[in-house]
Amino acid sequence: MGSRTRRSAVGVVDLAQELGVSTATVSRALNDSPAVRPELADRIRRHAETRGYVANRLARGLSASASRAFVGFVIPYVDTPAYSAVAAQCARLLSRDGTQMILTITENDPRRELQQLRELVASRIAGLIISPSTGILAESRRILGGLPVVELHRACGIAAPGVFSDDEQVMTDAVTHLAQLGHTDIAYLGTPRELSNGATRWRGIRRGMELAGLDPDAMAVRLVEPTRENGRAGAEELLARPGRPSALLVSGGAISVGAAEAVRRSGRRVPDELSVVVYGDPAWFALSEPPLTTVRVSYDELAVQAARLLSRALDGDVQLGAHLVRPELHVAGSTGKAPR
Amino acid sequence: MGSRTRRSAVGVVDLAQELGVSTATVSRALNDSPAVRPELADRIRRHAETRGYVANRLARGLSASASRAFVGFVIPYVDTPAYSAVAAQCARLLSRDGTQMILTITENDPRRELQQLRELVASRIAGLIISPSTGILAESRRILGGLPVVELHRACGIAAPGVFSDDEQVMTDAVTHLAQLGHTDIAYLGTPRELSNGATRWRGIRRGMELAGLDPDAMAVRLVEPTRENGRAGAEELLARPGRPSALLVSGGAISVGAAEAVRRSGRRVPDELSVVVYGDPAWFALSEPPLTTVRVSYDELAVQAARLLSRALDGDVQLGAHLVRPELHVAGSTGKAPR
DNA sequence: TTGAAAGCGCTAACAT
DNA sequence: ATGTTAGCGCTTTCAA
Repeated sequence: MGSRTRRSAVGVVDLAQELGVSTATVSRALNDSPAVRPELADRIRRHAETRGYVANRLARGLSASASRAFVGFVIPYVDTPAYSAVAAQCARLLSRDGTQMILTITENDPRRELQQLRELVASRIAGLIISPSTGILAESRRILGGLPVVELHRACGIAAPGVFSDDEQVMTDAVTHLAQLGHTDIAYLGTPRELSNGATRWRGIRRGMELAGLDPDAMAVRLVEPTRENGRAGAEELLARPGRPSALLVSGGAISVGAAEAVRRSGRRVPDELSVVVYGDPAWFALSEPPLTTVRVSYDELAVQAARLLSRALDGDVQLGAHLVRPELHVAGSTGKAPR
Repeated sequence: MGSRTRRSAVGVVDLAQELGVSTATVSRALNDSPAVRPELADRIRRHAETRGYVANRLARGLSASASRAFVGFVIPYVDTPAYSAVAAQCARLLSRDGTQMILTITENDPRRELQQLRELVASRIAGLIISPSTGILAESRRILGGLPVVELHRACGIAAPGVFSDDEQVMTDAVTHLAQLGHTDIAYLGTPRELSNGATRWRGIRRGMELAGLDPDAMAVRLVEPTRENGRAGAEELLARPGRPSALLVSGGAISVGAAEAVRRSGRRVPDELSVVVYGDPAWFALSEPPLTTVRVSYDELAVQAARLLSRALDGDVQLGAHLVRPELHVAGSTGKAPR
């Protein structure tokens, strides 16, 4: 038999009775309403503290016109720190405002995503942070239009603030770096252009190629949904191409892990036979030998900014734009002179 | 650009009116109560579907004696997949039952943990999955005693089911492996014995040493809170010891990443000068060279079992014990013959 | 400045 | 089998 009796919890009624005031006054005091005499308010708050009072969030959320009890965090994948670690970090940050974070996973499935969004609305979330699925539905967009939203990593064309990695410039830098080492056959493995970040990265790549006097349209390119398995398969295919690229440039965290595995399996010597640039979480690549040339982005910073933007959006601030977190090209031993 | 009014959401009252039945009947039909004529129930459910009805979870939770609307997930750290990836995976699994997961981070701080637990109770969670903080407070234990709980990774002595990595045997295996390679000066870097997993691992290590005819008490040992930074510092210290151990055995995911970094910095050649066994997520170590001998545990499996146990605990099943997920010693190139 | 009372949307007794 | 109604614990008019 399950344990019952959550009845022991003290509520506003108890506090009101014990202090000989009304529940309304208690509620006001607890919510820092200026309408209550400071001295009284203090006494109420102290008493609440003593009795270990914690407001029932459901009741509060149900009753209040606007409650900050819950926010949602909607991400496509579970196995990528770019999502899960940022989510956890946001949960930590948001809890400081007494806000609880509901985490949901779409598996990048638009229908599941819609379902999750509906259920989040049903939980009266104050707002949410989302990495939209690749083929987000119109109805989902409509729902997102109705509440404070912050986009993360991916944009889906709604008028909402967002936090993104500023990948265009760094991708250009990466190509430039490779070109300066004499590489002309550069292969690119990245995310689809339908994803906003895929489009951004691709722009950066193209510009880099053009700046280096290389033809972007002649590149060996493979764009895949960002999973480790796709990274592995994609890299294998690129490396097996007739042209035998001398450099492999990868964008996307999970993709990079898969790609690095494929590179190792291929037996190509890095950087003598193949130069490699990966993307993502430094922790993943901390142990590789040679150390990998990496596009690094701070997940911490992404989380901090996402939490901050959401917080401001909840405050009703509608003047918020996109916040770009600047990634950095960390040059290490996996990129070297092009073999001749 | 729909500026949505939250008011427009359809509720049981609307449905009831539209169908000319009472709200009670609607509620019953929607909750699959057998007390409603099947034909009517069907009609109600179809109509609800048509109108895009989604029950307000707050109202439901507030009203119902027991609601499965929310569960909690309480973890100490954000930057360890052993926690954050498992959390995300659980969110995915639990959503199949229509349960939303509230994620909270304790930072391994017992007071914060208590605060989070209180707030989760205030959200009327149906139950929770927790990795208890190192010095969990008595009051927290009391709260945990009052609802369905599943422990993850760490146990804190409450009568609750749990999901753990079965580390004792695999640690013994790891020591045996090293001993067979001729290592006698084995250093161990792991989690504190106050943590249940720290104690388990340490038992495995000792047994391994004894089986190999080595003195466990003579080992160089360093036990630290599981963070990457601690892993780095701990490994540095162990490697600098007078004895100059010929093998380093590490337990704990984040610790292992730090330790591997320290090993590289130390310049010791692996495995010629130093054999290394790390612990954790294969993805982290996928890129290291030489490939690392690793104790691997499946986070997916941990998540699946945790979700399953919680689900059964919510069903009132109290006969649940601990579920052990078997890690596996994956021998690779970072362990070799002891230098003489 | 405080109190009384009306909900928030739903479920669960209690009636019928 | 269905309807009526009383809450769940809080916030928030509306009065005083």
